Amino acid sequence: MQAKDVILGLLKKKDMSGYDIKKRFEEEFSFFFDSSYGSVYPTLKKLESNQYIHKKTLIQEGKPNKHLFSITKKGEELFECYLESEVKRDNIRSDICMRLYFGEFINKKQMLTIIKNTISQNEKTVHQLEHMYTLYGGNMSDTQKISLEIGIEYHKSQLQVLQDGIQKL
Amino acid sequence: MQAKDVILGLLKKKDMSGYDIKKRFEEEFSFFFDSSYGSVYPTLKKLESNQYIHKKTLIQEGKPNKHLFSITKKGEELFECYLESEVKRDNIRSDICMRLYFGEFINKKQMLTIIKNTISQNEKTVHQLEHMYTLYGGNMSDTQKISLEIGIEYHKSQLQVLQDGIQKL
DNA sequence: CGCCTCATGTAAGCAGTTACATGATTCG
DNA sequence: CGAATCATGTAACTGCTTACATGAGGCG
Repeated sequence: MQAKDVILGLLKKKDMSGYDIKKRFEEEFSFFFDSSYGSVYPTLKKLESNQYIHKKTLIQEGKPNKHLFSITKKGEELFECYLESEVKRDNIRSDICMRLYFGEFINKKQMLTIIKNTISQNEKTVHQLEHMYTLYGGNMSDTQKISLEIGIEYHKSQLQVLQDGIQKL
Repeated sequence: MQAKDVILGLLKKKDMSGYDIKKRFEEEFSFFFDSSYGSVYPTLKKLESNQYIHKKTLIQEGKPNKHLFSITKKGEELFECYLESEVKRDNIRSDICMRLYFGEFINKKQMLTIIKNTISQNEKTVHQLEHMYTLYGGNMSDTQKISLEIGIEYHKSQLQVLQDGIQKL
């Protein structure tokens, strides 16, 4: 699962620009995927030069022009390959867990600050994701809802553990 | 937070070999970090050539020799820099969420198989982590326990969402 | 007047993966 | 007798990040 797979999937649903795609990553995908512009645009370029996607320019008034990409038959086949590949297990890199693991090397006051910051960050994220659920939940498929719920419950569970944990320190 | 930070932290606690470190990644760190041999050994080499760590060879009988690494003063300073850096938010790449998000492109039977496999994988992981908790919990610091709990609760929450979700499909 | 949003991209660099290569010992 | 564990490493590649570069329009 890498940028090209996600991009192909998105383009299979709807024509999009690089900017649109990146925005999508920050919203619905924020929990399970992220990528920078420096990844999105070169990936699009590469996919286009191999005829997996097709570019057309949309002239807009009052706004800069947009490069709208659409998936080709060849691109759909490539996406199909991804879908048939084995499901990889979640890949997580958690800096907060790292700080907790090496907690003995940080003084208690700093540790409390770190945890409290993480708690409030988590609260924000939970609210954001729940907001998305109420806004778009109606238009989402059952499985899409499940993926969003996984994100919500992940942050909620981390929040809970941190709140309980801070009491015992 | 990258391989070199984790390795320095581990060596600050105890002298270790590349093999030991990789094993540790597969156990206690499995939830929040992973890295292959192809990353561990080159990282050690680089750290050593810059005098952040020091190598000594341990001759073993019946087993291959070991390269035991210990952290230097310079290395401790570098680790200190990491500890003073701002805490980055969790970075997650979840292939299962991706499959769920693009569920409309997979047939229902396949989707059920994918979910069921993920459920049993999650169950295994939860058992493993809980086993670790009972085994090593006594020797772990409060914050180390919290990091392990975050891992356990993450997998438990994902398990729960998938089990609930599968009923509704 | 300055910041935010919209919009597209490049260049340099690096961190990390995959695959390969080797070899002794122990256990079932 | 084969598989697993212990143990170390390299080479080629690649995906991604960071930082840079540009510029128009809207909003307060």
